[in-house]
Amino acid sequence: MVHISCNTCPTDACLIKQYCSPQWLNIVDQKKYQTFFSPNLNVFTEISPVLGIYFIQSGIVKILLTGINDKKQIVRFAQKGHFFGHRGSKDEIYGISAVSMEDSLICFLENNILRNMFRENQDFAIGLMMYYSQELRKMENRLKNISQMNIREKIAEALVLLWDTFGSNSKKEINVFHIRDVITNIAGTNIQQVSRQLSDFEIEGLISRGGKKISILNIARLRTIIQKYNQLIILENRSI
Amino acid sequence: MVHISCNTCPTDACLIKQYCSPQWLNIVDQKKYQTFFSPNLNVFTEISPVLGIYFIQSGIVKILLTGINDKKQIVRFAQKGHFFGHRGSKDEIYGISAVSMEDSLICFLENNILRNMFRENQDFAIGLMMYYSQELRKMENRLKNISQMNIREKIAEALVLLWDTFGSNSKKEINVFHIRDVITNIAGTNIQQVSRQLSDFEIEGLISRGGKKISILNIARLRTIIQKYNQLIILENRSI
DNA sequence: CGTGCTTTTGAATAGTATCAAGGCCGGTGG
DNA sequence: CCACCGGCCTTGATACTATTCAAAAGCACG
Repeated sequence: MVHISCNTCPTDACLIKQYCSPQWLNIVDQKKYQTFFSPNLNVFTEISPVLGIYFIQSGIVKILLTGINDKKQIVRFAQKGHFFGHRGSKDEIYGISAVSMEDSLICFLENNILRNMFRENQDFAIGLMMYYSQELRKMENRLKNISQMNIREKIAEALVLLWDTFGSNSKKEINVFHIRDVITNIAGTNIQQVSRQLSDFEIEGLISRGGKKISILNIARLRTIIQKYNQLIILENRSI
Repeated sequence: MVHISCNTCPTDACLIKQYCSPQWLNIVDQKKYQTFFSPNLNVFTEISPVLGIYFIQSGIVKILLTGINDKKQIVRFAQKGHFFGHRGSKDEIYGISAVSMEDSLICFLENNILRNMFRENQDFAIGLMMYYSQELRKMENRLKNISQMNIREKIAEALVLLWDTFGSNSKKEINVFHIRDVITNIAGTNIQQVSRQLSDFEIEGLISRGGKKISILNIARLRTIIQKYNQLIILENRSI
């Protein structure tokens, strides 16, 4: 059984580490379930207790919803320090699931412990609130994008998202299993369109395809394709 | 200048009323900005302080993002007791705006007051966290729907959403200004398609069109059109 | 009863999905 | 070592769906 203690855990982005008292870190250590997932395992059906929150020590997890005819929609990737799976006080969810994309160490806490944590570590509750509020904002923007982009742009956005999630400085190749299916489920289209569009992007010199792998050659130009959809409005900082 | 005190405010759904101490209700009363909006006014550019949170005493507000060529995407409606406009600690937003749909009384609180409220009213922070987490879940589902539904289904969903937001028991007519544009911006299509689809729905006896107004004749059958996209999975309530 | 705006409808066009065939690649076993 | 097999990938042809353009009809207001 794996167990990385919160005290020695190197995942500084974790809100629990950031905002909870040392005593509470110890409590979390005792109460959390920590499970290792090799790639392509369903997180939600793997850890037994279901009423609580999941957070990631290391690795990457895709959060997806299943629609008609088993068609998947990937809504986001969660990684180091991110939270997912919290479903409020009700026992209901919309067919959501979480699947590991690489070797991942996932922590889980039950709701009743979480509730006490909130009370005694207010900054943690605030931090988590901010986290959800920011995720909500991102999701709203993504809703707009999925609704307004054409296929070319949706696939460009999928590639950028994959690059930002799985890319590394050292190599251009994106190391994701069945990457065309993943792109399909991010962009909300079918695999043939993905294939066609990748072909176009290769001709344009933005990517290259070696066997089943995809390498990003020009991330900057991919970003410009979708730039106009993601322009931030920077507000002046006025007080009162 | 309108001012409804939190103590006498009848909006019980408001998390502030629900979870904050009597002392804090008084502080909020003094510090909140409360503004009346007649229909079709932009809330975000009307209240002067911009770093904080908005919540609704009465009325309905549409939350929308503006895309290319000024194309709008309505992401949700906020009403009595709902929160919106919170943008975390950064001064950045993605072109989001809020527009009143009917006579609305909107309250606003600055971030620094909010922060202190969180610390001294933990249940409020927790409640707001739950609120955002649930909104996030809804938005993820809507992302899937927008991505996978065809036009007919998207427009049915828009009608159901409008009915649930603006409908009343007493009359079948949905009283929304420029309702075809609103449907267009919810469903993410164009007004001609909306017109065609409304025409079909009228032939099928689901709605009727009197002048520019739309009445819902058979909300149940409209719901069945989109039912398969919104099926809840009810989980067994297991402990540990 | 115009005038200007919104709505509806038709027709043409563009965009996307589906179907089907062939190609490529890695693995396996003769 | 090579032939074959199965799974994935690519591409073309076709069907379908959605968007755009344009014109006519309807409605509200003076």
